[in-house]
Amino acid sequence: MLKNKSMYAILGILSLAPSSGYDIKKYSDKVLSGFWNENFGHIYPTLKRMLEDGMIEIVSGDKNEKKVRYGITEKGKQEFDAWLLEESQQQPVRSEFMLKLLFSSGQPRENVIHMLVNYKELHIKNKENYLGILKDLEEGIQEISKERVFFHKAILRKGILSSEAMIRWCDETIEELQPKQP
Amino acid sequence: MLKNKSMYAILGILSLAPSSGYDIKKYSDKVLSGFWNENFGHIYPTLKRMLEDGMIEIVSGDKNEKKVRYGITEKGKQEFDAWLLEESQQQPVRSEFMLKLLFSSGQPRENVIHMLVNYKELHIKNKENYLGILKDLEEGIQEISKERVFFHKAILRKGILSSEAMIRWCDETIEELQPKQP
DNA sequence: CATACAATATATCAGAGTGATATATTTGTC
DNA sequence: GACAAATATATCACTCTGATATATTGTATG
Repeated sequence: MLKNKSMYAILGILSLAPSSGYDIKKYSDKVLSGFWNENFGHIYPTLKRMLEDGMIEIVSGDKNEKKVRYGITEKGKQEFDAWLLEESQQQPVRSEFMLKLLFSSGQPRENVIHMLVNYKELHIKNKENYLGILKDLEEGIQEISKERVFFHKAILRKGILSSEAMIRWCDETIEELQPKQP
Repeated sequence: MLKNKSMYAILGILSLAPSSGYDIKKYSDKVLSGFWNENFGHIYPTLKRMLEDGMIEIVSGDKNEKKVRYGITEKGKQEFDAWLLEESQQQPVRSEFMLKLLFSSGQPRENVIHMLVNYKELHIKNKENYLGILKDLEEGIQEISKERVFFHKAILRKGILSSEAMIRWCDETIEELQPKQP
């Protein structure tokens, strides 16, 4: 059996509500973004294979509904639950920014500072984004079950703490690079 | 031109010292680990292509040296420096742990707590690892130029701050999940 | 009402990256 | 001298990414 991680993301999303490939992409961009990403080039072939394997089935809500929506099957639910209990594997990391920084000892200081300022701004935006979603969650704008709100909030809190750590690190590092004003 | 990021990592490593494919892997596991990863399945084909493109050349330190070592060429240096000035692209993220957590609302609490305890331990180990390398750097055990030490330390500091944030988040989240003792 | 533009929806492909595996040599060490 | 561990190179199936093509539906604006 192939260990296609996209399959589990898709099963998770379909366990909430039957969706089209496009819906899956939207959910992944909106809710999972920050710790997971999916793209069409992977979603559609995976859906096709999952259908063949009996993990999902085509459901039609309305009679005259045209778009294809997929729902999770009993087999799919079992597969998903088994995965939830597995030990998570560490995903490989690749930060182009960090790689550049390590090899920047020959660069002019202002270039390096510029890099760090950009990076800081990125994390400020990320943090604001997380705070916005958190606010929506707390005001109950999203239609989401109460049990799930706790986990949503936990994930957002992780993003916020992480962004704050990065902003602090940027400040520290920029400070050290700045020529001292006497 | 293909945008193979491994090429830049390899160029960076070769700009420090001529190395074999195996040396590149070792350096990447030891120094870059935490923000970058390389594997043989990518290193060897990339080296082959870089040789064809004139980015690197075969150098022989000793006369009777058997293993093939590659050095960076002038063209390779130019390519590398141009890359350093480019805006860094964001790499896609995939955290299986976070994905599981989001969909864990139906799981028993103790399972979720167990997941978080494991995750916390992972980050404690990461932090200790970074602190160890930092100590070595400060004691000057590593043979590394003074200009480069600053960047090495900055990267380690980032890892440490990041780990600390994750440890704090695990503690917070476990605390909230723990049944209150009156 | 037309027309233009954005959002919805599905699909494919080249190429980047991963992880596992095979294999052979050299170097230490008991 | 035997055996294990480290060094070294290579290949392959599979996963994942990013770009692109294409057609339809919804909606806003003159």
